[in-house]
Amino acid sequence: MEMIQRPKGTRDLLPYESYKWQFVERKLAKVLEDYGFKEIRLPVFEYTELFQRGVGETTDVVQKEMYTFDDKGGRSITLRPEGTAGTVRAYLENGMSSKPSPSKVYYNMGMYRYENVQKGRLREFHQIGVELLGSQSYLADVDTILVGKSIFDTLNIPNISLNINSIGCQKCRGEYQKILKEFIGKNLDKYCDTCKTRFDKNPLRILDCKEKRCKELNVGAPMMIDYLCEECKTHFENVKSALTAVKVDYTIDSSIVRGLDYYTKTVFEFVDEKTGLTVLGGGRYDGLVEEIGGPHTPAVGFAMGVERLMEMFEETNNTEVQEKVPDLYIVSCGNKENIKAIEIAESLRNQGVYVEKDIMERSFNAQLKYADKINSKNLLVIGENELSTNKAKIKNMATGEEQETELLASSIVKLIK
RNA sequence: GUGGAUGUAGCGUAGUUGGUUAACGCGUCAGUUUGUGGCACUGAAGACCGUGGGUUCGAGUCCCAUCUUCCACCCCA
Repeated sequence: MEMIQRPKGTRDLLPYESYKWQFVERKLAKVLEDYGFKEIRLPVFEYTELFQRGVGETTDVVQKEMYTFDDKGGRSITLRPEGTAGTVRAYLENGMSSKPSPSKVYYNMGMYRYENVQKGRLREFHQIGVELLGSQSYLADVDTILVGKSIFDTLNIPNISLNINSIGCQKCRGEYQKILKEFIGKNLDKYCDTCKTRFDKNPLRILDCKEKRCKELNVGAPMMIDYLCEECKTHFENVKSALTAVKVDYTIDSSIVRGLDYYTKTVFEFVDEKTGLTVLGGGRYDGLVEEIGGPHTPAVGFAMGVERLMEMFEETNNTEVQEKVPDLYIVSCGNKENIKAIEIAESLRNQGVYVEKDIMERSFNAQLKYADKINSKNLLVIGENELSTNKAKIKNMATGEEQETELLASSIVKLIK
């Protein structure tokens, strides 16, 4: 029989690594909850239209990266490629706007994108994200950025830089695009082919082109930042001065455009300086809720790639994280002894002790070796003698010390806790 | 989607210009060891050499296709 492999771009998270994820997830949940975000869990699939309208018809994500199929009822279904559209849909559908504003939620979910696979780039990947709905204030932007910063601080992940930009609102961006197109249009024939196609689709991206030619042509191009309307300009100034005031380093990177159409005003990225990969990206999206059919609701959020985060986390060699090892291994051979072992193990487990025992019917020696291999902290042998005297010894496997005990769960607990 | 590289037991590797039963280390299992682990020694299991074709008397070695993984472009988290 031929082996069936996992689909391209997926990965298995094995028992020998999942504990690290759990550690990070717990730490982050604590941070997010301290900032007042509560977890939301959403369906893996949504109607395709949600993403077409939410993420944007012209984006790469929607145009070529979605897992879309018709279900048996003929409805077009898409596996979520990101979390914001679904969050907004749930916010509207469940009347969350009638709760006190702002609404603050976070999620930790798998995302699906039909992309070419590379390191740090999977077809099923995980994002932890936050969404803050209902505030139009720059304070919400600042808070959101601070959440992102806290995440890296909490996990002691170094060499992360924060880049921010403002891409304006629907109004000023439209006017800026006209001006930009005028500038580029003069030399359009000299640009590379991809830039030529970007011209109509998303002219902002031309500024981000890596081709030498295009870079040279872009010198002196009008920048969005210089064409912000009064409101956007003030908003961005407020964000910047607040960040400076609370001593958060940032650089303004006018090339941050973001791949999803819904962003407005502030956009930001936390970049791993080593790999140059964006590990956390987000921004304000004041038009999205309306786009999905709700009332005008300003909002900010970000999403973070968990796989990318874990990669960096593991490089920090965090000694705090350790796989769980048994508190006690019970050795037993023979029927009566095995039954006694079950009784004691059950009783200890009910008291919160991690107990392992033989379920392979191995020899006495094989059990000892196994107890050692799984790094059990303590060892208890139940044999004929112990059964008849109802007394046993607990051995600390690290030190070799032995302590007498009654063969009772209540006395054993005291010795190994 | 485009271009380039990769693929041998669970993991890491060896495999000479194509030549019999594909080798080693780690790991796994068992034994030496019916009463106390780590060390050592002995043994065993585990590979249709990514998959499918082709060339050849003969292919892990050569050719083609395909898939996977990785790198670059693109884009992103």
